[in-house]
Amino acid sequence: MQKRVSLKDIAEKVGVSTALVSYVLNGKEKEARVGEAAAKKIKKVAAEMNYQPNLIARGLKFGKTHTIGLIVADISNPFFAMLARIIELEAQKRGYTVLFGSSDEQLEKSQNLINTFLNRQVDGLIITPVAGSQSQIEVLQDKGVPFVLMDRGFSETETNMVVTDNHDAMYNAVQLLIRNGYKKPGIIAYDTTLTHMTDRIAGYKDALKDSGIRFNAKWLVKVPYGNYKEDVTAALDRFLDVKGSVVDSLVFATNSISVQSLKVIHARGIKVPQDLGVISFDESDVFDFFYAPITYIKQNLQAISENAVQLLMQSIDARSKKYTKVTVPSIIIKGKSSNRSKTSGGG
Amino acid sequence: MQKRVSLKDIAEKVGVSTALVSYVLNGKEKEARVGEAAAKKIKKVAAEMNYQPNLIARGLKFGKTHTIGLIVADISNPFFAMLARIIELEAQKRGYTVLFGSSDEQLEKSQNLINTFLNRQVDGLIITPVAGSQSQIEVLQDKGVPFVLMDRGFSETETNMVVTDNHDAMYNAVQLLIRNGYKKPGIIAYDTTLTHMTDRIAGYKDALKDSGIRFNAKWLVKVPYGNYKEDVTAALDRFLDVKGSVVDSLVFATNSISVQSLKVIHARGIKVPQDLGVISFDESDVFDFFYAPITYIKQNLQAISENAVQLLMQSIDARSKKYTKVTVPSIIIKGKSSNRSKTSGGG
DNA sequence: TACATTTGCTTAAACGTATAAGCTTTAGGC
DNA sequence: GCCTAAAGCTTATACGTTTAAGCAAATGTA
Repeated sequence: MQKRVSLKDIAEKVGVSTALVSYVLNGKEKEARVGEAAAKKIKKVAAEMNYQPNLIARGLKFGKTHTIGLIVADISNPFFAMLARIIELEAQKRGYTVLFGSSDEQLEKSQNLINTFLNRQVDGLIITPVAGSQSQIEVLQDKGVPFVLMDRGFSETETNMVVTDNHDAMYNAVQLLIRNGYKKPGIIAYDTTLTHMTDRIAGYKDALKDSGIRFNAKWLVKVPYGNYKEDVTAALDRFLDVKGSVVDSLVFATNSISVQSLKVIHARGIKVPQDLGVISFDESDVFDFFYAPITYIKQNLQAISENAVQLLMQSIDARSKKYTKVTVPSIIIKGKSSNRSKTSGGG
Repeated sequence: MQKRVSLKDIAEKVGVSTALVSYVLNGKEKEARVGEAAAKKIKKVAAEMNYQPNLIARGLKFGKTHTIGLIVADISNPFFAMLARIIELEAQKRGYTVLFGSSDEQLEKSQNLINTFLNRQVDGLIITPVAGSQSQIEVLQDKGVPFVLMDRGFSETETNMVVTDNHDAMYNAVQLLIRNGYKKPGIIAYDTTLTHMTDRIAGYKDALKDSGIRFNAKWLVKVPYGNYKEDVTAALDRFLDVKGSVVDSLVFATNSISVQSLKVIHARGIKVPQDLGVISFDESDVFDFFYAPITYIKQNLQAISENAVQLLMQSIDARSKKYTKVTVPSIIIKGKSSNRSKTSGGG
């Protein structure tokens, strides 16, 4: 790699000190009382030599790198890919660059990424925490590292956090099923204590309660993330195998669960929405191809990303110990999978 | 943020100079003839204080940041998301961290990202170049910046490059259609001079030629990326509207074109593979839900990513002006969309 | 003329790290 | 006891940047 031109190179060429060059190129000519002639020449030479400041050196000097670390749980999930894209954009708008990593829902990778990013002196972190990473996050709090949790959090620990209103979203979805005549709505979720899941499950239960439907433990299946495809398949078979199914409708707590479930439903020839009502949390391209377009909860990715970056910037600037939780509303996109009666406009 | 502990902090606590601390923590005790007692104490204190080296300072010192910049064309495309994930993993294995950006197929964003990354002193770049970015890439060559183009390149400029064998892949796909009895295979591709497209189109044409089928200009549609959904829809309507369609089978040159096309085909009620044979370049989750599982060309993402990182590392280390082109083979996953006769095992 | 002020620049120090070179102190040889 | 060598440490310098402080010359004031 060609040697980059430094202040020193310019200084030598013009015949002044590096200090003068720095003053001029930072627009501090007046404060530093730089002569007009010198300023002009410095600017000219800098432009000719195509000077670009070394941000690493600046970072060292100021203890601020204008870099943020983004750790998503799984970049191959379009949900996180979209978030990553928007966050990178929002960060760039504010003069920040994104160091990127995918924890793949693994504790160890998460810790590695946090360490790496901190050693690289990121100014802050945006993290979708993985199950069991609470202690990792608490270390960050102790160190006073600015960070924002995104998409999910921990119920016991207060942190900066930007999440969808998961309870509300799920509550509305289940209520919709019930309004449309389903009496036994089930749910397939991940088995984790992270708030996005617990909130969704709570929303599910509250919707039942407020509709006067007594919750049946068989309606709720929690699958571990590690082996979810097999487990989701097994769960569905238990739900639906027998005549007189356990449930008459299902909400899938994430898009990955949805896609896997729909594959099984498709393969088993189960009729949606007649034999089974369906609503998904998050969307997927596949929904359009299901014979009954899938009703789904659409999170506001733009708002989540913007708020996460915004909050992180505040946290970086303010250095306060106050934590803010931002809850972003979502909407339900009504397909045909959640309504048996074709006449009703209820979705 | 709490002040991080530096060599100086350890030195003061132990009562030695920073130099000694540096020697010890870098395992240079022997070369530097550090006393046993001092070494032991330094190690102990460093551990106690949880010393982590400041990689920014190291970067400045060595002119090497162990950071690479990754610029993908569109992170919201699962194809690139998967690549990003693997590249991040491979880079990490080699002690590198990834600065990440999505150019969203925009020239200006691409240039911005390149500039930002260079100013941040990345050691090298992995880029999926966007249309028209040739001059941006040539500037990198002039500057001697190590980089690797991935997924696509420029036919006129020789660079480091890791791509699928696009010609071969498309050639085989079209030959498969022809072997399965299709006489008029069409193709929908993006309108660009980037090699991934030109190679695929060339492969398509060569497959026709070698099968004794005369290419018909109406069979090839190139849509601009900017407005592809509408244009793909329009193209399909032209292909299929009339009785006695222009084509009897189609190859889609990317997964985005595929998904959009399948939506239209689905909506129009066109029968695949009877009325229309279909093969896609790249895969998508949606393929499983199409009533006839889609035959597709599966690129070897792992190999592409590994080679890209590998080649970049070589380029960073070697500093030579030689350029290497790596071509990665792909395979065809045979679904039911490319074969009318259900008895044949030909896929 | 003498002094104060302004102008226009340079020097020095700092961020955290690495390392060549130099300086003491101790040990060894005679 | 003297010199050499080795051992064990420190000092100095550098990476590229920023900025306070300082210095010399020019200008202004009385």
